[in-house]
Amino acid sequence: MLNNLTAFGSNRLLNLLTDNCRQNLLTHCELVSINLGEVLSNPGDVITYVYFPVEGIVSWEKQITGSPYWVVTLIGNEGMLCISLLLGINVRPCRAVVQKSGFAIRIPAAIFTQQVELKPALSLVLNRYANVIYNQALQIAACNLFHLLENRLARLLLMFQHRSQSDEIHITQDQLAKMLGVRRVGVTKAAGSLQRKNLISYVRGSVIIHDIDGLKAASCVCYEADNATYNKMM
Amino acid sequence: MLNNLTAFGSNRLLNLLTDNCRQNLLTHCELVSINLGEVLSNPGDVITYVYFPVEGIVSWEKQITGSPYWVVTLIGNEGMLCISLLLGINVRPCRAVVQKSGFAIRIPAAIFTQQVELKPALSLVLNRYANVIYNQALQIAACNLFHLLENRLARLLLMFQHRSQSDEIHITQDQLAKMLGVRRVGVTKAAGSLQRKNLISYVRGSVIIHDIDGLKAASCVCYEADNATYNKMM
DNA sequence: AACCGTCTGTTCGGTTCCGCACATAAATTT
DNA sequence: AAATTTATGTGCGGAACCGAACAGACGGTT
Repeated sequence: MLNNLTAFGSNRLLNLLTDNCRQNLLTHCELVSINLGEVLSNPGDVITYVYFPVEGIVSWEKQITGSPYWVVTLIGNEGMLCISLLLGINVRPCRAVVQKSGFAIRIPAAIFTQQVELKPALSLVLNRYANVIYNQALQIAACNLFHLLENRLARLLLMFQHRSQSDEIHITQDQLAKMLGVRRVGVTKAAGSLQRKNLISYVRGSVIIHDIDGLKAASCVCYEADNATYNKMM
Repeated sequence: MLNNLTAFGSNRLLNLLTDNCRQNLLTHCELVSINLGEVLSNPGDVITYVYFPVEGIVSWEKQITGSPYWVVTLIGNEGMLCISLLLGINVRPCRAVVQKSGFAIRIPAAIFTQQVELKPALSLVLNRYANVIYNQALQIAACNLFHLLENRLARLLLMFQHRSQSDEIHITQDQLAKMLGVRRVGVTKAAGSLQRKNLISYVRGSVIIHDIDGLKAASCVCYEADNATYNKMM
């Protein structure tokens, strides 16, 4: 049971609900802390909880046989995890890993499913978000096909910035490389190039964004495209 | 109104419905021919009809600004078009182009939406298919990131073969290149390599598959992965 | 202060794929 | 039969990225 949720910020999807609908849902929720490196789900797991991040960032990671995990999208307080429950699918296709510590509202899967069936207003909002998620998958697919690493790195950094509202990102180049599905050396080069353009700087284990607009210009169209889809749909 | 539909084969999604449910749906449907090159939808269009291919193949194509269209997936009688209506989204995100002539069952969008709300059995089946479509998007995204062109070409050819049940594919290398998002020359080389391995042969405007198992071995894991997801979900 | 593990920088050769250009070959039109 | 269009084959230089290896730099530990 959640009362003074505003003390922790809030989730933008839940904010789109009417006060009534949200309050009703929150009576079944609990606020949990999510900690860097924590794995919230593994592919194949049965979904027990649905998570709405309030603070912090979770990566949504796909693996295909023979290749390592890579990041499909980052999920912060603009989104949720386990959207497939809307379709009645209770098995997770991806791994979800906490990339920035924070808090999330979570609700047992069974109650979530029940609430979605009972409240058309809820499913209306979440259906739209499901569509956003599908379009993000199409976008990253095209991005992987057409765009250069430096642009994709810029995009990923902007996604972090946007979801954390912080210009400092605590992450190593090796982690960024794994997220992008490339070698660490590739990230070193791309990051060096962005630094030489005075868009970012970095020290051991963290990246600082200096020029957001410049970084947007250096990133591929995908960052803005994802945002545009989200704003249009939600 | 469709009676003797079996004369034209059938759609595997609709076949999963109970006889009652299917018959009820079919009273609102009509059978239309779909012809090579015909564009069934453009991105941004409002959905007027939902299509269930019975014979023939439709490509589902995404474009991002600054890059050409490329093929996310092929849809034959195992699938349907405009699945986003399930989520209440009546705008198409992609272009749909007929790649092999045939027939499709179509139903007006409004009636489809109505039927989905009325019949839980219908939405159950289609929700699962929606999940298949999402997983296909994740798979092609990873495929674009990790797999070599020759393997991806083999995969695409197998997708054609599987959906048409024919070992001869009427298509040019230029069209294949556009589908894969690469140069025509790249396809020429990859196809030449597959031919030298006696897996396929080709003449002006068509490819003939000689060794399906060999082609599966030469393709990336994505072909089998997509099939496995479909079979598991449906 | 010395050590060790982690993070970043750099180099090397090799492969894939790119853009561009041009040659050949098959089908279609005139 | 000749001309035109369309489809396929080949060559060239270059960019992006790969795998592997190693060097240096920074932090925390003992």
